[in-house]
Amino acid sequence: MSRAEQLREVFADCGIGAALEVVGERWSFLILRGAFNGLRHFEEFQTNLGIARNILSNRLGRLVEHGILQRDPDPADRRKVTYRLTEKGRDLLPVLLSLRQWGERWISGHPSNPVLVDRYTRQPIAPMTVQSADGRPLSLRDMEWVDRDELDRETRAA
Amino acid sequence: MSRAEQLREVFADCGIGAALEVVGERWSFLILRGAFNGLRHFEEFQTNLGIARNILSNRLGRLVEHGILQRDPDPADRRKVTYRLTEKGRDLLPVLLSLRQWGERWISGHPSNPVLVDRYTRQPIAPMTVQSADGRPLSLRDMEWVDRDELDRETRAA
DNA sequence: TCCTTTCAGTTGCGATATGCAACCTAGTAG
DNA sequence: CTACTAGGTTGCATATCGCAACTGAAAGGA
Repeated sequence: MSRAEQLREVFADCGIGAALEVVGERWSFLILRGAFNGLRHFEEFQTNLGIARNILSNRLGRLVEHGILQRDPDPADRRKVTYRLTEKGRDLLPVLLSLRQWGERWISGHPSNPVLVDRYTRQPIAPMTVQSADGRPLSLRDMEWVDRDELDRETRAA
Repeated sequence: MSRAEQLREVFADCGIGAALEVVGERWSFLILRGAFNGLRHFEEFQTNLGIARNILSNRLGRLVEHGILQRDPDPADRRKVTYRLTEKGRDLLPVLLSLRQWGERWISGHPSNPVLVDRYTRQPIAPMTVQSADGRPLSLRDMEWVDRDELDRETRAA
């Protein structure tokens, strides 16, 4: 197996690697953040993020290719194009929020604006945490990495 | 406030941008994944990830600079250097897991190996979800972005 | 002691990716 | 008909990346 093939294997077999192939480029997360916050048009992304136009064009194209955004021409004004999140894109919210909360806690040091709240109670959402199958919060001390086949064997043994 | 003004406000200050400055480069997440899985030494990272040595050197240095990894010479073998996660680094686990679960669901299509389990129940951890302050799972329909000052005003009014 | 191997990098160089400004085309507004 | 807008594309300079080769200090073995 060539080195390039090995490398591809690393990316392919790990969910993180697979995800990063699609959303791991420099501006992708910021574009997605924009989309979650209501940006829809090319010029909106460009002026709000300050990203170069060719890069923005490329990134939007990639995100559309990968089914994270969908691209629709505006029937009312045929110059305009609307980019909106698909379900696959919306499902990245936990990633964005985890990253945001970490940045708030460890880098910027204060909560960002705007705040994401429960629409009905008006309470800000909870911090993202790792939980057990039955919903208890877990810290790293409570967890362990186990080989999948090993775990299968344990399960069958029990 | 106009829509354009709202949007500008949205991006003035956000934890995601801050976080990406530190961990947004190409290999950073995969190096952290390795660290969470027990990789500790330069050669381990290099052979396991297939990353170029100069890039690895640069990324490790950056992560150490930002206090995400700590670098300790091994007293028993003075050639060796140990890299381990700090608390700041360990606190990135929700980000890594969200990303991994998304990649498993939408890209690779199957769970990655190894699996992170509750040490005592041997159950795999739950999917990362966005929850309300009192622990109910929330979907995007149940949430709303609110300006912080606006929310303060609401709260005082109530 | 001398020779070999290991570990953690660094260096040189070509290939990619990124950023900037200018330009382009279709469509809209007056 | 002219001006302007939305959404790009093109050319070119710079920055980052990936690979292979090299370095230097520290074991390990005969």
